[in-house]
Amino acid sequence: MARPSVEAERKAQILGAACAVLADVGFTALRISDVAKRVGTSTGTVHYYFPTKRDLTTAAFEWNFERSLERRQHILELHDDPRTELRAFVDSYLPGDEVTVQAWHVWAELWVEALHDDDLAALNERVYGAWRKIVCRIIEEGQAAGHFRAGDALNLANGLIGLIDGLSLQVLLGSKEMDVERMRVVCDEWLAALDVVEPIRS
Amino acid sequence: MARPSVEAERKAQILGAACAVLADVGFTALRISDVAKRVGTSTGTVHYYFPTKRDLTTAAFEWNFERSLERRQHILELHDDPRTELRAFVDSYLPGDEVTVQAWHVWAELWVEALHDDDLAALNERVYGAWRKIVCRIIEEGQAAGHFRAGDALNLANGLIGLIDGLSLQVLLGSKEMDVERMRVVCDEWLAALDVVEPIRS
DNA sequence: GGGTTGATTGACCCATTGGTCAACCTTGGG
DNA sequence: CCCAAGGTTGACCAATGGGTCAATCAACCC
Repeated sequence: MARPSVEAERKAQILGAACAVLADVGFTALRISDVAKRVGTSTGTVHYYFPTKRDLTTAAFEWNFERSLERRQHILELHDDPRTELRAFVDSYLPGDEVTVQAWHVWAELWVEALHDDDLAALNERVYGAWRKIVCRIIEEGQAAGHFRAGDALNLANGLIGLIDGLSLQVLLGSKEMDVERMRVVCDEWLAALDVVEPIRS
Repeated sequence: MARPSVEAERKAQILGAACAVLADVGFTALRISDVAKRVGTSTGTVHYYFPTKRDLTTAAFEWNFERSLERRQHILELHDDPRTELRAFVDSYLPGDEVTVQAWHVWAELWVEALHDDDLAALNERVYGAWRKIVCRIIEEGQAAGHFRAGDALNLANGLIGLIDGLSLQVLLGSKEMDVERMRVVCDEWLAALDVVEPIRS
């Protein structure tokens, strides 16, 4: 080892740039040279760490997921009561601030690419499964504590996640009839319907 | 006029082929030559009717919408009671048969392209608005008839549509945890929750 | 300070593909 | 039967952009 490796750091820079470009112009229009320019390096360097465009984008999709989960870790570590936890978790996914919007754009690109690529579909299944599992766990805890009404927790989780995905898409598309505030209301109504009609105690 | 125009017919053939290719390989990988080959003609002919690739894909997205609505016209013309009508309408959107799956694929491509193209975003707003309006109208009729519980009909419609979109995506992606049958169950639960708790009469 | 190796560069190659175009075909009218 | 005009063809052009590579640099060790 001649010097300390800069590999991890450089890779992170490149992946961050790749996500930004993906969100800006989409998978179709992503150019290796754009990513390089954004990092302030050359296309050669990008290819040095990610031999092909597919290697780069696949790694970027994975990186987007890891960062996305990382940003929400603090919510999960609070160990609030399930109602608060679920609400905070859902809230963190509303495409309001720029970071969240960018992450959503990258997710959308992943979905559509995954429709025609088995490897990406497998990646989606894995990372989407993680998100589904977290929501499912919170719902189960809420049911056990008597806060949430009964029902198949997996179905409930899938419903909530589906709702969020679908609404986010329209928000991202700039629909006049579906903006972040409307989305918040619809999600809140869904969450309210999850609460037991009669609180069990006090 | 030397002969009767074949324009409408040929355009429809080309647009049908374009939708098939879009669904098969996606917007990114759509080639004019693939569309031409599927129709059994030359790239020159495709360009004769649709000067640029963008003209072709935009028209294909619109065509997909029109066909999609057309296929459901019979449901709307039955004038069933709102509960039955809404259920039939939702059911017709489950990505089960091949035709519906292809249409969903094209929708997904539209969404992601529209994220980076204002014209396509406007197209989406228009056609998505039509779909939203239909669902909203059915819900309002159901509320007026006392079948559905009270609540902002537009929000309810947006919630249902968002749910369907989000779930469909995961079904299309071949998720093991979300197939058509599970999707049907989740949608049915949503619809059941829309019914009034105590039927108003008999 | 020389050697080793990781890291970087950007010019270049070449496959791909959207779009053009001039020639040609086909149908129907006069 | 010939002409006009819509319709069709596919070779070709030009641009684009992924990936290669030989040269170079920079950090660290001996």
